Amino acid sequence: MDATHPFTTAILIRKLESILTLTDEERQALEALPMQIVALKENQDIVRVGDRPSRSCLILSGFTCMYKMTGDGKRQIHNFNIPGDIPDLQSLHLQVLDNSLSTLTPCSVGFITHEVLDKLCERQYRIARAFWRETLIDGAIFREWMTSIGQRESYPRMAHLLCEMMVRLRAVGLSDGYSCKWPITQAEIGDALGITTVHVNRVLQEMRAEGLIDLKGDRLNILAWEKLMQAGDFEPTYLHLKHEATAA
Amino acid sequence: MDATHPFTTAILIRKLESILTLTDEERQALEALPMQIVALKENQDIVRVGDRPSRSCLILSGFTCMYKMTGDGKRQIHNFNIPGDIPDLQSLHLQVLDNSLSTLTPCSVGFITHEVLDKLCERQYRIARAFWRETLIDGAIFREWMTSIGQRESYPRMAHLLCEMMVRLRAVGLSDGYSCKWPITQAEIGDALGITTVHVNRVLQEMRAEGLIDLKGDRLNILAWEKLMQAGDFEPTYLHLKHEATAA
DNA sequence: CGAGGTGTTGACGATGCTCAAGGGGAGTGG
DNA sequence: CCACTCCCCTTGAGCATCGTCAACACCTCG
Repeated sequence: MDATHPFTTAILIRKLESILTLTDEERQALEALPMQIVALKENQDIVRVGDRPSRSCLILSGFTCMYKMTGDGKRQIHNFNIPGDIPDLQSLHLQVLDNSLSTLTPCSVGFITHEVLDKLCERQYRIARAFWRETLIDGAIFREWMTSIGQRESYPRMAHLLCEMMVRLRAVGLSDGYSCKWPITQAEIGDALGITTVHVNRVLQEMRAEGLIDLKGDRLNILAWEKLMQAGDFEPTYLHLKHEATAA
Repeated sequence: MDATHPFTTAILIRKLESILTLTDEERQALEALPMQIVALKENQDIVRVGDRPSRSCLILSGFTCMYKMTGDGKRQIHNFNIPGDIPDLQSLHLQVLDNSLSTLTPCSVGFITHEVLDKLCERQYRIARAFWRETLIDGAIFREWMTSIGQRESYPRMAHLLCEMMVRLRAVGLSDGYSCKWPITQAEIGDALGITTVHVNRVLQEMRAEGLIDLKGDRLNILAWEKLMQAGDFEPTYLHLKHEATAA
């Protein structure tokens, strides 16, 4: 179980190569990353607020989300994570977790110990830079979500989220044209956007009625990409992808 | 102008020591950081969306904020920055800025080139870790703000902000009991919390009426710290301060 | 076949927005 | 020194986006 899995690190390398350029040496070092691979069921916490984890979690397959509960029991989802992401990479340098990580679907994840990660970063500063950059992009995504929630009405807010997820999935090769898997429920969308399930439903109805999207089952199909981008005031710079081509 | 200023780096060291422990060697390296010191007027952009800066900006005195405009001209403020902060440290590893940085008051700032920073980080990985940690805490603050904006109503949202700023100012020694400078206008608070100026005003009135705060001129006085924390559902873990003592 | 999660729809209500007007203080210029 | 201006704060009235409550349809799975 605890071993090197070159084929599993492929998704990590693909993700990193969507945001920067790796040398052969770096690619080899990353391929050799030892991790413990675990299969998880849906709706299962991987780490929780207050934990002091000694390892971080690479998503190999499935979707997860980072979230936090308020004192009166409401949930804010901070990000949806897709294969290639390391959602709790922050815990490498922040001892106590200030948010939780949960699966949305059945997932396969690879746990990498902080010891291994930190040693690798120390020895190869360029790799530290790559991971650092990844956490900075997470930060940029948080800022953009904050902007959406704070300033955009529910319709553009929803459109923005759909655009972002599509671009990110495309960047790691998990889309088919402008179609992708969408295992996220309306309740989860609501907790991400700061609106109620009922309202999520109405907004989605409206988008469907206008022919922008086709969302049913666990499949999202964007029928009018340009229009949706415009509706969502979506501008992908903040994702800091290497090829803007991937975005457009 | 471009020289070493041990007395100016003191605020940076104080900030870093509020979130981690520095060795003598590290402290010396930081003290010797060469920077270009510049005095700025209020309401002046330091860097803007789309810029590709070759240096980052240490706040020596005054307040700044990071913000972003939406397509239809609304502004979301992502963070208020106080002395000791390096708001655009992210630009060290993200070439294109996805948000802007502006002064709120007259400021003294120190520009440190990315070349200097990056070389220092490469040579002393422990310092890289310190700066990395700092950017991770910024991320944690973004998440917390997102939670506030998405899930808390305007009254607790405001209370939360006041608590956070007080704790952060205390951590770098810029408070006097539960009293601190508050040069932030109601319009700026509104853009940070995602509510209108009018509503900010009403909420503040309410807090005054309940004897929680005394806010006038550019001075904030928290009269009932415990009550305000409770009202704001404020729990300072996410600031990752070394001494929780500083917070309580 | 029943149960539970998810999606859908309707009616009503409230938090917070819009529009509008006026007050106060600090800085500037005559 | 006073008038003027500009920015910030304040207050009122009406309104709308979105929340709450409630009910029901659909689907999967045991």
